[in-house]
Amino acid sequence: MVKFDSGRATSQAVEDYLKAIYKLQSVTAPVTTSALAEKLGISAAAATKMLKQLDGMRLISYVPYHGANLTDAGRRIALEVIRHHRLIEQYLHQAMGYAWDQVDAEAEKLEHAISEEFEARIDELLGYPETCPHGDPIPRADGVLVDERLQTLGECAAGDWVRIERVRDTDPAVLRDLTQRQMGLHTQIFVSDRHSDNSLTILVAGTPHLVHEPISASVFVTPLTADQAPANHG
Amino acid sequence: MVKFDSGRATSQAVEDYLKAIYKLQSVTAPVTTSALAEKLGISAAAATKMLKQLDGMRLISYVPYHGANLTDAGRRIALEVIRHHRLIEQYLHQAMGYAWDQVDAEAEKLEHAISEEFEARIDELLGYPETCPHGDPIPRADGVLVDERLQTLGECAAGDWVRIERVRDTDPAVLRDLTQRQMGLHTQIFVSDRHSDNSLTILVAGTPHLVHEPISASVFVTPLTADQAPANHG
DNA sequence: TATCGAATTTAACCATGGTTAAATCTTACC
DNA sequence: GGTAAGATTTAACCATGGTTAAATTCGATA
Ligand SMILES: [Mn+2]
Ligand SMILES: [Mn+2]
Ligand SMILES: [Mn+2]
Ligand SMILES: [Mn+2]
Repeated sequence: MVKFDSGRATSQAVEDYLKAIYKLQSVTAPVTTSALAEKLGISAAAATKMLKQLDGMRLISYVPYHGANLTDAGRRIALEVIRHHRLIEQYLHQAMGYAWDQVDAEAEKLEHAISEEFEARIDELLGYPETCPHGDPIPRADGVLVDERLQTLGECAAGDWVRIERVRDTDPAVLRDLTQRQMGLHTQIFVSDRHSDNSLTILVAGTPHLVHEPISASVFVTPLTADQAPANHG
Repeated sequence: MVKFDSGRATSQAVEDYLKAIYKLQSVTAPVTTSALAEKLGISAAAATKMLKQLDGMRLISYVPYHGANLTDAGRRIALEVIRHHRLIEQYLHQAMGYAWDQVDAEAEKLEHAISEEFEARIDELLGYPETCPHGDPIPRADGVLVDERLQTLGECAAGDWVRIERVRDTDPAVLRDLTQRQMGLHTQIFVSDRHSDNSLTILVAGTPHLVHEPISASVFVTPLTADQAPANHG
C-alpha cells in the first residue's frame, strides 16, 4: 500500500478510488458521484460515502452535490498507484512474456501489494521505461507525469499518415484484435477512407483494414511529419 | 486469491489463517486458539471467531475448547498459498536479486495477489524449483508436498560433519548473520565443540565460529555421509 | 419563477475482521 | 472429587466498504 501523512498506509479501496478520480478528472473536473460509481462498478451511495471519507482524510476536496477534486496529497497517491500499475504492466510484458491484453488485470491487484523496494527494482531491471505496454506514460518516482492529449484514429481524415502512440488498455478483446491486425505500438498507418458510419479503411503495412468505432476510438495517434510519411502507398 | 468450492475466492485473512494452521499443525495437532492467535499477532477472541467461520466454510473442523484441524479443502488452499509464497520468494531472489532476508516480507503480501497464470509463469521461468531460498520445499501445483523433518544445528554433537539444508525464514537479522558467516544453503559445517550454555563452536570453510542458540536453532542440517566428510579439518 | 426529473445523499442494513472485558469451560492438582 | 488457574468463548463494541430504498437537492425548462 502507498503511504501518506508521513507513514499511514492507504487501503486498496482508497487507492482504487483515488486512481479512478485522477483519471476521471482529466476528462471532466470536478468528478461527479455517478461517474465515479460507474467507473468502479459500485452504487452511487457507496461512492458518496467514500467521497466523504476521502475528504476527511484531506485526499480530495468534496462539495456535496457538486463533485470532487484531488488535493495535492491525493494526487500524489494516485500517481504512485498509476506508477506501480504501469511499471508492473511493463515488467509482466517485457520480463515475463505476458501479452499486452493480459497485463492490465494482473497489475490491477499487484499495484496494491508491492513495496517501494519492488518498484525500484523493476524500474531498474527494465531500464527506467517511460511508458507501459499500451503507450501510457509512467509517472516518475518524484510524482511528475507528462501526459499529452493525443487524437484518436477515429478522428483522422482520409489521406492522413499517422503513427500509433497509445491504445486504451481496458478491453482485452480490442487489444487482441489490434494484435491480429499487426497494429502494435508505433505502427504507421495510412487512412485511406472515412465511411458514413464513421468506420475507416486504413492501410497497415500495405494491407487494407476496415476499422469500426470501438477500435478506432481506442487507438491514439500522432500525425507523421512530411519526411516520415512514405511518398506513395499504392 | 485462491479459489475453492469450484470458484469462490478466499480473502487474504482466510488464506493467512489457513497457512498458519497448516504450519502449527505440523508441530501440534489439533491447533489451539492461543497458538493461532499468537502466530498471527491477533487476540484470542478474533481467532475464535475466525475458527468458527472456517469451520462453517468446511475448511477446518473445529471443536470449541479443543482446537482445529484442516479439512482436505483447507489443506489444499493452505498448500496453494505456501506454494505461492515460496515460488515468489525464489523468484525475488533468483530473478530480481533480492537478498534472502528480504524475500519473506515481500512474498507475504504478493502471495495473495497473484493469478494462477503468474504462478505458472514464474515456476517455468525458474525451471520448476523444488525449494525456496531458505530451503523449504515448494508444494507442487497438484498439492503434493514432501516435507522431511530435519535436525537443527543445535541438536548436533561435537565431531559431527553436517550440511545446511534449511533455515528458518522469519528473522531477517538471523539470516543476515548467517550470510556474514558464509553459512548459506548447502554449506558444510564441522561441529568442533558443545559448550555448557548450548552454544557451539563450528568450523565454516576452515574458520571457527561461536554459534548461540537463536542461530543454531534456526539452521536445519543433515549429517554428511562418510565419503562426503573431509578426512581432516585442522 | 415554479416545477419536475435526474442526480445525489441519507438511512437502514449487511459482511468481514478486528478490539477489550466478562463469562465460561477444562484440567491439573490437592 | 472439588477447586482454582488458565484457556477459551461470548458479548458488546468499532472500522471499512459494500447494498437497496427513501428523502433531498439541483438545475433545466415551461
Ligand atoms: Mn487496483
Ligand atoms: Mn497500461
Ligand atoms: Mn500473507
Ligand atoms: Mn522461504
